[in-house]
Amino acid sequence: MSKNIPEKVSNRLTLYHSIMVEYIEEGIETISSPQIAQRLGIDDSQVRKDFKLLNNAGKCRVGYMVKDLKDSIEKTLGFAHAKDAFIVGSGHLGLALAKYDSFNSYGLNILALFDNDPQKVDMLVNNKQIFHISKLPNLVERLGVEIAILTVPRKNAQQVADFLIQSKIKYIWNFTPAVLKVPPEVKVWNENLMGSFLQFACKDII
Amino acid sequence: MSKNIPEKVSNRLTLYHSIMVEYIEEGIETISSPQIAQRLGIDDSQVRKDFKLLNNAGKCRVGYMVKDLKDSIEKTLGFAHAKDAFIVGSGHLGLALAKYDSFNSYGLNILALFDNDPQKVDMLVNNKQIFHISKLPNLVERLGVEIAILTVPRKNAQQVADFLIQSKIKYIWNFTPAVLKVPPEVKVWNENLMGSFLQFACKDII
DNA sequence: ATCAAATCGTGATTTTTTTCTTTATTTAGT
DNA sequence: ACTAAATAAAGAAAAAAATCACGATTTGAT
Repeated sequence: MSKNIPEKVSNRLTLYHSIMVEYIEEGIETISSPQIAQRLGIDDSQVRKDFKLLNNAGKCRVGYMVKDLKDSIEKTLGFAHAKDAFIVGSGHLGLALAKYDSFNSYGLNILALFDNDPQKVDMLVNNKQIFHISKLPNLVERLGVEIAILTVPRKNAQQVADFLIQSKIKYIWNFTPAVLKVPPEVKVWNENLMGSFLQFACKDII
Repeated sequence: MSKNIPEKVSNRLTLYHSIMVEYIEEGIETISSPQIAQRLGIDDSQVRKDFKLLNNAGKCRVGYMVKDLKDSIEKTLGFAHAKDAFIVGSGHLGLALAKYDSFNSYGLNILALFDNDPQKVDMLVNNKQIFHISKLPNLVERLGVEIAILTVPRKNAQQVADFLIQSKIKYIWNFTPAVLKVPPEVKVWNENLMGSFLQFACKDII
């Protein structure tokens, strides 16, 4: 599977998926590319090109089967093989992500949270326990977790990242504004909130 | 200003900016394109191309002045003209964003939060007050706010968005997984967490 | 049965983005 | 001074992404 879907495409696929979920809730069975395109403000041939990647044929004058599209998107994006992850940093952002149930349906399984604040330790968030950060290396090993979602304050980001790397974490989804220094075998994904906002802001708001 | 910086570029510019902030904290005055490129795992000529957009000349064998780069990035991305915004939805994500001080230094000024839970109303978060959602139309008008950051639960997203649009909000930064239906004059920016994660996940984790 | 409109599918074109290559410049070492 | 290495600058080439354009098909209306 996962034959190198470009970033932009997988981004759009999740948006399409959201629309499919909504159509299913409303009991609508078919959807056309212009409908989707208009909703997202993109070109309709773009939508059809994306759908071709899914091997999902549409029908002229009718459109695509909503249910089939939803299934193909899930299959293509690998929602099936769930990946386990830890949230590191149990501030508001960490808690928000722990409660974000969409993760689960998109194949990301949050097993636990971590923090260095003794007051937070042992709390339950959305049925997930908060552990003291010192327990992390052991749990990484026992549970075979490779992904950490980093939501600590900026000033602790590098230090905590170093600790994660020592603990054999292989993928860091970085929600902090720090640009982490990591060895080449560790992959970082910067969730760059301001970058995407600024694009939005610069384009229209002068 | 803001002569149509492409999304990818403004994304990279904020990452560069983060690195500049770090270098300044460490008292380092110059930085070279290969240094930055290695840190971000991209091509060094890419970095130079981006810097050319900033009209910021480097010096061979030395690199660029960190301070100058930081200033040009801020100027180009318009950190100077701060934009006011409301956070709509005071759950964990809303609170996390309200506490995210980086917004301020990036030119986004959160004026207040809103919620429909009477228990939350009048609380202060990072010196910003939480108002009942019913107060929003009036405050939009009085303060001339055009941007709303939407952090309500998915099932309320469209309904709240409709209310925002009625209230003359012009830009919605959508953190919910719903794909909003809006009239053409209202701009939506979907902060699609799963889309970016899946890209990260699909690429390397099989 | 015929026609018009909607829609898919797809190849061509254009635009955008990234990478490659070469040349010129600067610094440090000999 | 000369040489070597690092680096910027800039143009060329390649790759990727988006848009356009048009033929084919299906449906519903007349």
